Amino acid sequence: MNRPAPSLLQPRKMPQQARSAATIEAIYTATIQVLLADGVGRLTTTRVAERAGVSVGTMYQYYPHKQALLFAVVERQLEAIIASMLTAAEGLEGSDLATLAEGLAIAWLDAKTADMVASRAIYGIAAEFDLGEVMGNAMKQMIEVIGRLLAAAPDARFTDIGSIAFMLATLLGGSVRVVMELEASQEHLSCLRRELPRVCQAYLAAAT
Amino acid sequence: MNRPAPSLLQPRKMPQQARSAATIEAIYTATIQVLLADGVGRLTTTRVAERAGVSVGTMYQYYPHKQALLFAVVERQLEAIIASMLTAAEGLEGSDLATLAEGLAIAWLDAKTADMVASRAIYGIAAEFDLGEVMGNAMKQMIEVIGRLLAAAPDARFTDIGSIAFMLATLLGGSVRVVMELEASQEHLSCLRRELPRVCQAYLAAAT
DNA sequence: CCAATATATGAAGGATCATTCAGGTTTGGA
DNA sequence: TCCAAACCTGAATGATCCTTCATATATTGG
Repeated sequence: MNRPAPSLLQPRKMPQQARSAATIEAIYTATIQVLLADGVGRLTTTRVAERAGVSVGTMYQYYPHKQALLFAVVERQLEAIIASMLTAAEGLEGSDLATLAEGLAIAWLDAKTADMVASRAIYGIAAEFDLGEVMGNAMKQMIEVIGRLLAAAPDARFTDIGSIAFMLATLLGGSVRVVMELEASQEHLSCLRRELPRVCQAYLAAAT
Repeated sequence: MNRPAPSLLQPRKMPQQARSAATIEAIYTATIQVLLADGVGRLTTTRVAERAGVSVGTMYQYYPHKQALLFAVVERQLEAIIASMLTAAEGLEGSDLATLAEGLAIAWLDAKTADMVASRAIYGIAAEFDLGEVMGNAMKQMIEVIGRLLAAAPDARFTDIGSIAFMLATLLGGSVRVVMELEASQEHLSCLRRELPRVCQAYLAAAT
């Protein structure tokens, strides 16, 4: 990671033929596989290329440097998660607090576990390189969505919606992260799935 | 990080004179500083040594390799946190659920923010190298402590104490982590400090 | 079928780093 | 005072790794 000039995190060129699209896809998959098998610290451009079945040079045709590759992977995953949360939010608009709490928790768990492999991989990248901003953005979007839902709930009478939305987002994000990172055992996950909605419900019900 | 033979994570030799103790301390401090300033990815043995005001060779007198250094830092921090949680638990033994919930949340926040600098640094290490086990252990201890407290609460009537203790530990660990990692703004921290106890109280009150 | 364009290759360059070791300096006790 | 043990130094070593580029192959429109 020879400290390249910053920025320029976008793919270097857009694929125009079918095979290059396939190559990009292969690189994406390989990146995640390597990430999970070896961790960020041992993710090398060569290893990814090898696993993807292409040469290193090919990778550099699409990504100006390693960071860009990792960044792209993260971005793609975050977008997927946010998108699915937005759809879930649509279906929850106007629901009462209890429904909202459960709906949000379940939607979040579903979104995260849908591609748990990628999600776990991303947690690894976040530390390694400056993802604070990207993750912070995602968080901010989440808070906004939750805030809107809360405001639209018929039985809501909060003095400080912002704090509550922030707290909900934090709870969701944090708990899932801890469980997925430590040991994504089926047992723990199902416990989360059972208890997390109750936590949210209890919190919303108790919050003035 | 040339993949050294595993294990041997303990300091290579014990200090016998005063100056070596000072050296070790300097190395510890320097490690955390570098961790925060540059991130795990850019933490090099030379950089740490330089910042500590010693030579690289000196570092290797006490730690067989870089991993050992990082491991020691993590271990020290985790021990401090667990210790302060144990003391807090002593004072909470036999309390009712509401007191328990608040006490645990506050104790956790205090322990984490007491040396926030180190805590944040450690989150960075965790991903980079195989800390799943160490962190998992700490988590297990937390769950046990919480479980004991819950069992001793006079107004507790839970069917599954294990799940609830697990959930509480997850909530505490996750939420603090998210806030500290994303942006440890004073505003967010004080929001956490205000809301996290309420979350725990509400959850415990609602759980059967 | 033939350019022109897109895509792929992988050896080599150049940097960075973890780790060692041969030889210094300091300390504490006899 | 003197020496053995403790402690420190930092250039050198050997790996690893990111990135480039000259060259080769594939695709497509004309």
